[in-house]
Amino acid sequence: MTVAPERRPLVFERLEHVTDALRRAGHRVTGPARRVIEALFAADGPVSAEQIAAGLDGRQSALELTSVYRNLERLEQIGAVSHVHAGHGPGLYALASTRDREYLVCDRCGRVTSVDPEALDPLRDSLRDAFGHHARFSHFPIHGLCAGCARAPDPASPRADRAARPRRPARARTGA
Amino acid sequence: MTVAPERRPLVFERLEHVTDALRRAGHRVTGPARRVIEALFAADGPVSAEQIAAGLDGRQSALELTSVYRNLERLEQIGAVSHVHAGHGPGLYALASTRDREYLVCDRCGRVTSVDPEALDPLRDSLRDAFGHHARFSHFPIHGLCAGCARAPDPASPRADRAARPRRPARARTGA
DNA sequence: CGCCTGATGCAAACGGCTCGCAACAGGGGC
DNA sequence: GCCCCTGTTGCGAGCCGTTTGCATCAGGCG
Repeated sequence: MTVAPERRPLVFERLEHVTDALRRAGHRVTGPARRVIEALFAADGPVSAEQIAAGLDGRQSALELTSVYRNLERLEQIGAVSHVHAGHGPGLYALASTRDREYLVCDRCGRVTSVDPEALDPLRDSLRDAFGHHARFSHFPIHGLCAGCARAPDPASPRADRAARPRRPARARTGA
Repeated sequence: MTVAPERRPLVFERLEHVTDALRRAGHRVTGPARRVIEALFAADGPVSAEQIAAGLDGRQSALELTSVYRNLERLEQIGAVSHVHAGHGPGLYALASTRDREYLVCDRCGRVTSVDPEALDPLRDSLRDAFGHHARFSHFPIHGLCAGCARAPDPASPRADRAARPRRPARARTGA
């Protein structure tokens, strides 16, 4: 199941744009900071802090987990990064795009489908009209069952919880 | 801000129905098990395992937290209980109703609004049509901003994360 | 009413994340 | 180009919510 790499208009298209923004915000561009940014550019979808710290499975050099979190937080503050909580697992981080993708998570198989936020606007509008609630599915996604799992009969364990907590966090798949 | 107690048609309307179901499923009805069930009947909304273990702020006798979790899991297995993850805090447990309430969470002020699942059916339908995804907002709610917070200007810290992690978990408020 | 087996209590571990603190190193100022 | 100030790092410890291991205890069937 290969997945088309998801390339949306990013807030910062190149590494130097991010480092410039960091400096403009009064931050320093250190080795670890740069490596976190590199990892995010190298990743083919949202990744966990641990994956970044581990150097994306050896593709990059390893870093301190603490430092990764601190850098991700800084990058998030300047709007270069955003993260999503896909179920119980760790938060997944990605370079921020001009309008962040939103996500559908299958509680059975753990699949994460990324969708164009515009596609959810009608839905958002009706929620706002009905409840005054301004919904955002980029940080906490929409859970439920994907088409395949909804079709399948009940599995042995109906506890969706477990399935949604894969050992290695699921990589987001580009969707509709 | 007092809240109308939320009483929906429960899967098991009385304590004995739950204990019967437990026995039918081959479980024993022990002291702690009974006290967890009592606490759920006594609670006026979804509560955390810790609140149950603490005896609902003294209204009940205290229990081992581990035991509370184990009982909640069993009760969930037999369909007597369900839980919701309202943001980063602990899971909140309640007696299962014939059709579980669904939730809207404000990422700024932490407010949890419970809504009638039927009110979200149109939304669910359009999601199913567009993505084949069968959405469920009873376990992982809809996040975003409540009417009040959406109206208010950006606060000092735009990090919604923090606000949504109140020290004491927010009690669900009965909504629309 | 006794025995078997499932439930409990307690302690320890776990995953995800945060914090404290001394040592280190960007990069503005000279 | 160098120095010093201050933000950042590395490492350890800690936190919160939850799970697990294990010896002991007690429901409830026979």
